[in-house]
Amino acid sequence: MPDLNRVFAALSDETRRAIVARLSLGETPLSDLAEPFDMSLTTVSKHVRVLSDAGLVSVKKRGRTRYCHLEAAPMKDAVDWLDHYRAFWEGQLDSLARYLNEEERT
Amino acid sequence: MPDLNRVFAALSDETRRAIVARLSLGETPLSDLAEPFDMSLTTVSKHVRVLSDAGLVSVKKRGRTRYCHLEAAPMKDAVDWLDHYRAFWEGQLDSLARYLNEEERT
DNA sequence: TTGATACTCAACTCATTGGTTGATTATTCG
DNA sequence: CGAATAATCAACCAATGAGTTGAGTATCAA
Repeated sequence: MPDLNRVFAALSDETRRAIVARLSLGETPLSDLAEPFDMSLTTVSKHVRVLSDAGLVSVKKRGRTRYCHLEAAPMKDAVDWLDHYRAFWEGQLDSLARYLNEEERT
Repeated sequence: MPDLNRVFAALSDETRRAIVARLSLGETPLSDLAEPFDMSLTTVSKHVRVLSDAGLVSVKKRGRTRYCHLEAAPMKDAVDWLDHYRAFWEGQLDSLARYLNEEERT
């Protein structure tokens, strides 16, 4: 249950979403990941830890380098949750509900 | 600033996801929303504000009652973002990428 | 008008988050 | 060996988040 919390929280930061996007291009050393950002390696390392705590990233050490991998599976859980409301944002159910509510009120 | 940050952050809390679920059943007064939770009305009101700042909930006052509505549209943006990684969690691309990376290394 | 209901606002905790720096540990390279 | 590279750890800071209480406002109902 708090898994979803961590996944959504992990994705609620621009930097972390950029990291995910970058990792979708393939395995990346932490230092390469950090390079485009205007922040310290330590900070990027913390962001990666947040992602890895959420299960979105895995890290393997080879030599002195930590290689980061995207593990997108937990995103499926997020989409599964969101999909319950798909009908609402697609515009049918909410207008129906509103119609019913209006009727009820009059 | 970016809406996605607020949407993901809003959904990263169990209480707020429960509020969204409840609102999918229809318009609900704030006090009814608060009732099932073991927390003060003020706190629930704050959660609703977080949701409404993210565009996920709208509130209309009629008399002394605030009626809350689900506005799921912003969830579409979240799903659209997540969908970029669908291929990864569906298991094709990541294994391909791993294979290519392994090849490259040898 | 008086009192209950449905809230909001302000002020305050306490924990977490995003960021820093400085020191330390591994590892590779010359 | 010694120096550079990759990364972590520890300590700290400022801002935010989730929660509280107490007081105030608006509305309805008797």
